[in-house]
Amino acid sequence: MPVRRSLLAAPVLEVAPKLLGMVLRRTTDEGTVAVRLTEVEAYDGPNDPGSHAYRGQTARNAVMFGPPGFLYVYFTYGMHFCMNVSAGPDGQPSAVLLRAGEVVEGVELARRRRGAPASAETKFNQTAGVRSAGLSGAGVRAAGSSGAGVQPGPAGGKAAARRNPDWELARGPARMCVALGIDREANGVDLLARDAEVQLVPGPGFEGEPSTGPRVGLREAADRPWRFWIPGDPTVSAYRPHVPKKRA
DNA sequence: ACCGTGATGGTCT
DNA sequence: GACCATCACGGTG
Repeated sequence: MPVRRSLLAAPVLEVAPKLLGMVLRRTTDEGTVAVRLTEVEAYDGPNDPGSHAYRGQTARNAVMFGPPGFLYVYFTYGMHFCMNVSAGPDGQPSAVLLRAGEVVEGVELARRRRGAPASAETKFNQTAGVRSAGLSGAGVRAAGSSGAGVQPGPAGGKAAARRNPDWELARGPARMCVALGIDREANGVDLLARDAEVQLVPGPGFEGEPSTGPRVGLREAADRPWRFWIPGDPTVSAYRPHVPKKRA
């Protein structure tokens, strides 16, 4: 059962901490992966220079301007996706960035999707001059699923698993998207629909009070403590201030 | 463990 | 043409 929409219609600073301990679940023909949310950030539209919606509605950020409970997925740094849950009443463009979580279902599928990033296999193929036609992602997937189900974890075995432990599968917004298989196609999905491919469900919650602090990597409004996380949870990502890029 | 940096393309000015 | 709600790697300690 998805959560009630009225729960997400509140002001985003109230909604964000309530998402901690809830579960985001995605089911496809590949299987199901579910993540218990451990770290989120609030983005408050017109009141928030750090929000994509601060300067008004565009094609990209349109989902934030709609009703609560929909998925806003955006593409950034030329290679990563991040996802938000729209919050607040219809017409108020606020959203909660989902920054990290603990994989609580479908760990094997999540491992396969996350693969073994640029480890021995990739390097070998590059140095050997093997033309890869999409081997970077698909090849890893195939390698993981081709066996008789005996081989666990990312391609590369124990060494790769050590560098890529399960608690890092969804530690960080782009990693969590990979673990769940979220990309631009999921933009605009209703997370509260009964038959939705991606669903937000209540989950186990957590004990105690959320920690708060400044949001990660923002240039604008870098001081607002609108990041919320479950204290002590190893899946919470590291804080990182904004770094200006070198100029040519 | 921590820090610096390259990769890579969509979006907005 | 600048900026990016990031990640993984390699170098250093």
